[in-house]
Amino acid sequence: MPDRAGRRLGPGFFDRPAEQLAQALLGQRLVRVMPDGTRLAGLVVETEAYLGIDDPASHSHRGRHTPRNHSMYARGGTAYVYFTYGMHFCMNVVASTPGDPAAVLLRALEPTEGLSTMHRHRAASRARSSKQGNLPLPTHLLCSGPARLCQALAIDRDLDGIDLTTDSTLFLEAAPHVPADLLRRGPRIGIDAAGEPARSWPLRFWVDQSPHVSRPGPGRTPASEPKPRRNQ
DNA sequence: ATGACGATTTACT
DNA sequence: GTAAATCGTCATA
Repeated sequence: MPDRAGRRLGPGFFDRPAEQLAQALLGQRLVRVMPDGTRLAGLVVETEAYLGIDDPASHSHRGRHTPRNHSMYARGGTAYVYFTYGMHFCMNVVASTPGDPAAVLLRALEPTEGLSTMHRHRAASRARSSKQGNLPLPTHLLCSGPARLCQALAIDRDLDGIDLTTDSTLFLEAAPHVPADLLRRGPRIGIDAAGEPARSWPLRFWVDQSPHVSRPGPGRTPASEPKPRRNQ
């Protein structure tokens, strides 16, 4: 048995509609290799599909094509990293074929490798905008959000447009499938301004009961703290 | 040149 | 639950 390095996901994996890719990415391993060789990795536990031209919530709605979202138009397997709220980065995996600006937002990871470095990265980021940046952070808050995981893995705009199928610093590896009965889907987060019906499209996907998702599933009670019930 | 706005996170009431 | 932080980007002029 060789080592921990898994099989890299190739171009064929990404060449499909964003809605399918978002589900297929659950359970796969995102790997970040730092300049000093440190390997950071986590399993994808939450994604969102952005459908492109016909999706009011997408940066490429109605064919919008600007310097910022240029990489959405590249081929499947390209990274689309953008800057928002004056302080955060978010990472997408481009789906489909060249010219079709569909993408999948990575919303949360279960960290598996390089946790101490991730803690350092998160603490450094928090220290800038918060006075409590040096307080210890529970593991389930390391990568449980699109901007948090970018902080933890040191993903910024320098990585925008890279080819995840060939790059040596940021890529995806195949990992064991998530059991089908743990797959969940529901409306996307933070896109209310897109209005109906897009606001309600069930294009968010996550692994049920994972403590690393950015938010618990709608209408579902977290296993860690069941709601009090009479007669039980 | 200007103004409005975030695919968020964090702290606080 | 609400609100602040913080600035690149884009549409408008």
